[in-house]
Formats: sequence, structure tokens, C-alpha cells
Amino acid sequence: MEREISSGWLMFIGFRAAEDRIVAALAEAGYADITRAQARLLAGIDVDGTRLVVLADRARIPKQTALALVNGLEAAGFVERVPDASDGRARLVRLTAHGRGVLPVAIAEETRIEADWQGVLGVRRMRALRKALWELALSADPHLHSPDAAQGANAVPGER
Amino acid sequence: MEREISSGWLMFIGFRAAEDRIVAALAEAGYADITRAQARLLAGIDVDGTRLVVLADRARIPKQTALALVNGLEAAGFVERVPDASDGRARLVRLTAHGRGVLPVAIAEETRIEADWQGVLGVRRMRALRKALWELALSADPHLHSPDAAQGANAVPGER
DNA sequence: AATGGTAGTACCATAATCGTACTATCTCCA
DNA sequence: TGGAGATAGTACGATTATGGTACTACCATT
Repeated sequence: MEREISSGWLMFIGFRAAEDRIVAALAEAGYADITRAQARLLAGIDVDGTRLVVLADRARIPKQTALALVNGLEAAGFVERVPDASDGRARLVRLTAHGRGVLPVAIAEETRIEADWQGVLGVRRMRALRKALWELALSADPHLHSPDAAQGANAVPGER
Repeated sequence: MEREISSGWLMFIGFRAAEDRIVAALAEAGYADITRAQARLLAGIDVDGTRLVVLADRARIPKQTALALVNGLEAAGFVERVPDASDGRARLVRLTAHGRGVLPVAIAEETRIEADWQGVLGVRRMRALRKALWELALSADPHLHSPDAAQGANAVPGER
């Protein structure tokens, strides 16, 4: 009669495995200076830029932390800040040309991960897994299926 | 044509939701001083104690980080270190009486989470989800199904 | 007994986290 | 129309987490 590993912890294992692979792929492609936390933030940036608070929300961190990370990414030349025409308070964090270079690498590795996982589970079970995970994510965070969730939200380091 | 949220990121969302609930439950029960990282470490402690390197491995952190966390937990009275009879080098990190107090709280919340998720997916799909997650975890970390994986490994903060 | 490996630890530099708090701007209603 | 209250960004600062290098004590195996 053993205690089972919780589902949440199993998700942690899967998530970390994927994240490790993406960060490793980035490092191998020459982006060795991108940290895990930075990658998680980058993952939330949309093509036409995203506000700091939105990034913080997506990465589940307070905006002060997001600010520090964006500052680092900006100093490293991956992102830039442009004014948000629709709101004078806001600024949009956007990928620079240099920052856009990480996209193909991250996406490629992410695609490989999905393929590997599908190799383990098969097409049908993989689809069921994604559907279930999606529903759970929605139930935990209803605000997730906001209009833009299905929109241009292009993950950067292969995530989000 | 929108980019899908990666499976890894969906797992992140689920994991964080679960972790947040457990940490919140602990805080509400009076264990407000337990941090996220500490909880993840506590989750890996077996009933009869666990070595530092094993804890580090389970939480996916280097042993130096694990050491710092254990030091903190020891100072706070949650764990103690006892010699490992089978190996003079090793010491076992074990829950104190005070530390064992967090167990019921964490397990209760974890149970509630599993129930909630099952409420969303239904029994059959929940079982399929766990099975799939488990297989992916195994494929990413084959060393996971070590003998003790099915043994007394009792998660502490509801996780493992 | 020698050799190579492992567990724990120390020291240290950096990164991440997050509280409090302030400014500029927006929104909406009285 | 004029605030009042909410929100975006930022600053400052304290604490925690992370992870490199390296050392000691102990184990295992030849």
C-alpha cells in the first residue's frame, strides 16, 4: 500500500524535463546566457509585444520579478520596450531582431519534445493528454481562455 | 492558425496551481514560513529519512541548494539529521515531530486537488492522465522507477 | 594499502523572489 | 467635468534560491 506520486508532481517532472531540453538547446545554439526564468518570460511575449503585467501573469511571478528579468533581457539585447499606443501608462515588451533568433531554436526543440512524447504515448493518448491538461489548466485559471489565448500568442522558448 | 500552448507549459500551469494550493494550505494551517523550494524538498523525504543527494535529485536541484534548504528547515525545526548506519559518509534527513505536522495538511490538500481534477475530467480520463504522465516521467527519467519509487516514499507537502 | 568514487559541507557570486511604495496614466461615475 | 479609485511601470531593498569550485571524510574494489 504505497502512496502514489501526486499528479501535480508528475506534471512537474514533465515540465522540468521539457524546460531542461529547451534551455539546453538554446545553450547549444549559442544562447548560453538565457536563464530558466528568462526563458519562461520570453515564452510569454507575443509577436507585437506584450505588457509587463501580462508577462508576469503568464509566468506566475510578481511584476517586480518580471521587471528585473525584462531588464536583464533588455540589457542582453533580446527585448526592447516600445510605447503602447492604446495606453500611455503601458509599454510593450517586444523581441528584438536578436531576440527573434531564439524562436526557431526553441520551437524546434519543443516540436521534438512533443514528437518524442507522442512516440511514447501514441497519437491518440497524446491528444487525450493535451486535452486533459488543457481542461485542467482552464479550470485552475479560467482567465486563460482570454481572446488572445487562441490568437497570435506565439511561444518563444517553446512554451506557453 | 495559432500556435498551440506546448504540453510542457500546460504541465507547468497544472503543477503551479497544485503547488500554490498546497503552500496556501500550509500557510493557513500555521506553516507560513515554509517556502516553495522548501516544500519541494520536504516532499521528497521518506518516512525513515532520506539522504541529501537523493533529495536534491528528486527536487531537480544541485546538492548545494538542497543543503541550504535543509539547513533552513533544520533551523526551523522541521527536519533533523541522523547518521546513516549503512554508510558513514551519509546522514539521513528526517522529519521531526514538528515536521510531521505538515504531512496531514499537505496530504489533505493534495487529495482535494486530485479530487477536483477528477471532478473536471471524470474518473476514466483522470486515470488515463495519470498513466500518461507517469509514462512520460519514466521516459524522461528512467531512474525514477527505482525500487523505492513504489515503496514508502511518502510525499510530504503533498508531492513527491 | 592504493585508487577512484561518493556524501556532505563550506564559501561565494549571482540570480530570483517579492514586500513596500511611489509616479504617471487611465476609467468611470457622481 | 472633476475627482476617486484602479492600473502600468518602476525603484529600493531584504531575503531566498541557485549553482560553481573545492575540500574532507568515508566507502569500495582491486
